[in-house]
Formats: sequence, structure tokens, C-alpha cells
Amino acid sequence: MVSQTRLEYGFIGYQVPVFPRASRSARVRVPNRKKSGNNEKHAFEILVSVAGDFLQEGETFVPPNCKNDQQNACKNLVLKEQEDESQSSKCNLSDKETYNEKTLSGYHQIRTVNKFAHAPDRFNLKPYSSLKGFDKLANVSGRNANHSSELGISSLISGEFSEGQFEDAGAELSIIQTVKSETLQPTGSLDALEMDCKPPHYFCSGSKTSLFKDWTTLGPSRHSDTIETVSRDNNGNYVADQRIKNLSSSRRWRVSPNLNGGASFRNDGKRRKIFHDGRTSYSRQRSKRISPLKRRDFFNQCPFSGSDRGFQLDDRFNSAADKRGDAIRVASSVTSPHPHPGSRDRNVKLRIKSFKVPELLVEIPTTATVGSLKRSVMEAVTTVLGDGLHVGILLQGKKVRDDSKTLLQTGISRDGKHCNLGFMLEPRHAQIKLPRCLGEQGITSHATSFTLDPRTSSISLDPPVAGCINGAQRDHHLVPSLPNISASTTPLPNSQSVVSVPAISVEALAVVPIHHRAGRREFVQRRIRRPFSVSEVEALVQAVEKLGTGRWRDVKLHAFDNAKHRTYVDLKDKWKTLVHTARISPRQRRGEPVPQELLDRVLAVHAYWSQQQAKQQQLKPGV
DNA sequence: GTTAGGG
DNA sequence: CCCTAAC
Repeated sequence: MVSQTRLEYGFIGYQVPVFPRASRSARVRVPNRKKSGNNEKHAFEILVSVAGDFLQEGETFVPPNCKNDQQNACKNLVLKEQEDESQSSKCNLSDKETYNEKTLSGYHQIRTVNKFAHAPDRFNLKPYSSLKGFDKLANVSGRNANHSSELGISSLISGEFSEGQFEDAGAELSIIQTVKSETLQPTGSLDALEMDCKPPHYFCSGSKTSLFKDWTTLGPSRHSDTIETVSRDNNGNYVADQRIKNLSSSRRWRVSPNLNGGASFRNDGKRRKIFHDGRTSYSRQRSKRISPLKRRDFFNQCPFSGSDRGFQLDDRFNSAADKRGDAIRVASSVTSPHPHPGSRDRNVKLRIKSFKVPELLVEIPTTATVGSLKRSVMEAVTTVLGDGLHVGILLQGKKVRDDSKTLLQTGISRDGKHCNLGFMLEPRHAQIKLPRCLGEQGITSHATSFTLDPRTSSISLDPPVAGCINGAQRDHHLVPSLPNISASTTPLPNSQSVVSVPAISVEALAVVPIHHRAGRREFVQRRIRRPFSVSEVEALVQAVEKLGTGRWRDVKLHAFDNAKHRTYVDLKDKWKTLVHTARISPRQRRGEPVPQELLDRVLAVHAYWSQQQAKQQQLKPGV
């Protein structure tokens, strides 16, 4: 048998925190007083939207210990996963310290004031927090965690080597994102979502590669039910609609129509050039969909409280899920709500600990850069979560299809009675024609896989078998057929569609979800937000003092030549904002305070050079 | 490729 | 930070 070094990361079953700011869980307050309506659908679509937004906010994957070449880095990852696996039996999820010591030895941990500790820093999702709605986000990586709250995503990563020695060496991977805590300002709407904070979930290592064959939601936990109805007093513990700002509006995901069209990604922080079709309407479409919510405030208001329960994959659940063949799994149970007198019992609270998103397969050449791996994974994740999901509900194992039924009618709100309630993330676009793998993968394969073939430098995609997914009938989004990527150049074992990508453009490696917009679009990650430091501002001001405005390339060369991530456009923009900042009252300023002295210089310099420009303009006509 | 300005 | 017209 020929030994190959095909690295395949299967991101199988992400554990997605429902809400970034959630500390213990995300709670949805679903009024059931309406006799008819789409309460469930509405509430849980909101949940999904929010969950999706979380990942869409431009995080980037940061695989640690990948400073060597890609192959070694990946190998190390796999090896470490195995080490973890060997210790996983000792894992005591109920005890954070024990867990960390025994399971995460060798990995540093992120500790925050709320005592949140997350899984090893194998893969981190770093928010780039450049979006308006995420001004307060801060990157956290490794020990640099110094913020008051974090949220985590756990997911699986599998490393496979064809030699077999690493077969099934699945393990967890952690994705983190950090947000700043702010004070919760409760409002009084009962129709609002209620969101708590949830801790990151842990996957005990040792999870097998194919634990999640299906779209899965609501990760099962051995320590707490994924979902439970909670009926208790809401003393201002929920967030009103108007406090949830729409984050989507500030998000921009460029979309490109195909893979071969020439995406060119760069690692230096410069913008990636994307294809011909520059439409960016996706986020706005989404923002319409979720328009009632103002997510930013919502996120920010959610104080982080650090319950630290662990999370572990539940094999029983997953195997059961596999047997069922449904598109999406929910492992959750509903605890009986505690009846409350008065009007409270008209509401049922559902605590959704987390959602899982479908499998992602990222296969990437060993010669690819870490950056391209990050982007590939990121784009796969964001795309999957972007718009391709909606929520399904399982009650007692049966799918609740009638959106018009009230919870009461459905039986979700029965006081004192236990019921099993599950939520599923389902592909929104279910009517995808599959080129060829339908028969082979059957209905159990609903995952969207993104594969980059190292040998061919091709991108292959595991087409989701979305057509078989239950409950997707109600979604009548027009779903174009699969993108023209079925011309496989290298048939892969598992019938993946392959699209060829020029071998050179490793940086251009991108993943496109099949099921989402039929792969016609590609999400392009926004550059990470990197606020200017005071010293940078100082340098900028100094350079502009010397060179004047309007010579941004020179400014770049003079003062920021070694700052790869600062383009002259950035400097120009920064100057623009600096001028603005200098003009507004200090109270209105945000971010790291710029010394007034600098701002004064900004105004002076700006005035001076404006005057100079005016003079030039006056001289010109005479020339 | 740069600049300027709106988003 | 993104986008793009204009140069």
C-alpha cells in the first residue's frame, strides 16, 4: 500500500455556541399565548441566525504550533490528539481543574476573569472584530486572554493518514472567541429572546472521526441537558428585541461565482481579490431576515458568568442519530418547566446549550500555507452557518412540521411533564441535485464537506445530500443546481466532487459549500480588524505632518513600511477617522483613547494641509 | 497602482 | 475596513 500524506481535517460537528455571550446557555423565550403563529419557527430561526452570525463575524482559524511546515504541523496536531485521547478516560468534565490538568496537559489554557477555560488552542476562532456591531470584540489567542468573557466553540478535528497509524485519530478542537462584557440592560419585552451565557463546551478527546455524520444540533452533554425548558422568574433577564442590533448589516461577505475564477488570497493582510462578481448582497439579505434583532446590543449586554461545565460527545446519541438518517440531530431533552403562578406559566423557556453545524471536510495540500488552511476552514464554517440552515424541531423524536401550532398544542409547554425536545439545524437549501454521490452516501451524509486535495491542488466538495433531508420542504428558496464542479480530476474515495485549482494558487484555495447558494457564492473573509495603536497614530501623525495629506503611499513607505498589514488606504482611512475623532467630543470617542495632544496635532496638520491644497487648487487654473 | 470619498 | 470611481 502506498503511503500517502494526505491530510484531511474533518471538522465534524461543530459545537456552536448559540450566542457568543452566552454563559450557561441560550434561552429562547417563546410566547405560547398566541393561538396560531410561527412562534417556534420564529424564535428558533432567530436562534439559528444568531448562531450563524457568531461564526460569521469573520473569525479566523489559528492552528497553533503550526509554525513548521504544514505537514509537520498537521502531524503534530494529530499526534497531540492521540495523546489527548489516551487520557480522555480520566477526563472529569465536572471539574474544570481536573479536566484541564489531565486532559489538556501540554496545552496552555486561556483563563479569563470569569474563569473560563477552553480547550487546547489547536484551532481558535479569532474574531476580527472589525465590524461595527463587534466593536467590543477582542482577539484572544493563547495566553493573551485578558478579557472578561469568552465563548467557545468546540468541534472535532480528525487527522487521517493513509498509513493508518493515525486513522480515526479524532479529537476535539476548540474555537474561541472573546467578547467584552458589558452590563446587561434588561428590557421588558416578553417576546424577546432570552439569552444567557454559556460556557464553552469541551469535547473530551477520543472522539472518533465520524462521530457526526449528520447535521447535528444541540450538543449532548453528560452534565446537563442540552435543552431544557426553564420556567422561572425573568427578572429582567431577557433582552428585548430592540436591544438586539442587527449585526448583519455591518458584515460584508463578498461572494464569488466560482472557484476557478481567480480568487487570489494573500497572507499579508491585504485584501483578497475576488472574481468578477462582487455582489455583496448576502449579508444584507440576511440582515433583512433578522431585522427585528439588534444583535450587537444583545451580545454586549450578556454578561458573562462562568459556569464551567464540560461537554462531551455522546456516542449513544450520535450512533442513534446515524441510524435514523435524519439530516440533523438534536440531542436534547426538555426538563419539565417549573410551574409558576400567574402569567408566567404561559411561557416556556427553552435552553439550548448549543447547536452543532454539519460536518466540514477540509482537505488541503501539505504545501498550503497555514493561512490558507485557516481561510479554508473559516470560509467553510462561515458559509455553512451563513444562510444554509434553518431550525427544525423534534418532539419525542418526531418532527414538528406544523409551524402554525402553538407550543401548547404541540405539547412543548406541558407543565410538569417531561418531554424530549430537540432542535435541528437543517440545510436551508434542500433541493440540491447531486451529481453522483447520492447513491453512495445515502441519506446519512448531509454534511457539507470541503476538501482540498493535496495531490491535485484541487478543491473537492462533499455534496450534501440535502435533497433527502426531512423537513426542508417548506423552504422554497430557489436553489440552483450544484456549481459546475463535478468534473472531478481526481476521484476521491468518498465520491467527492472536485474542482481543479491551479496548483500555484495555494493561497487561493477556497472552499465553497455546495449546498449553500449552490456554491455560486463564496464568502470572502474581511480583513481582521486591527485598531491603530497610539504609537501607530503617533507615527501616522508625524508622517502626515511631514508629507502632508494626499500622499498616502509615501506615508506608508515612510512610516509604515514594515507594517505589512497597513496599506496606504488604511492610513488614509485612519487619518480620516483621526480627523473625525479629533473633532468630536471625547465622550463620543471609542476605542483606545488617543492622547489629546495627538489629536490636536491632527487638527493642526489637517488644517495646514487643507490650506495648502486649497492654494494649489487656486494656482492650478493659472498654470 | 494611487487617490479620494462614500459606505 | 470595504468598495470603487477617477486618475
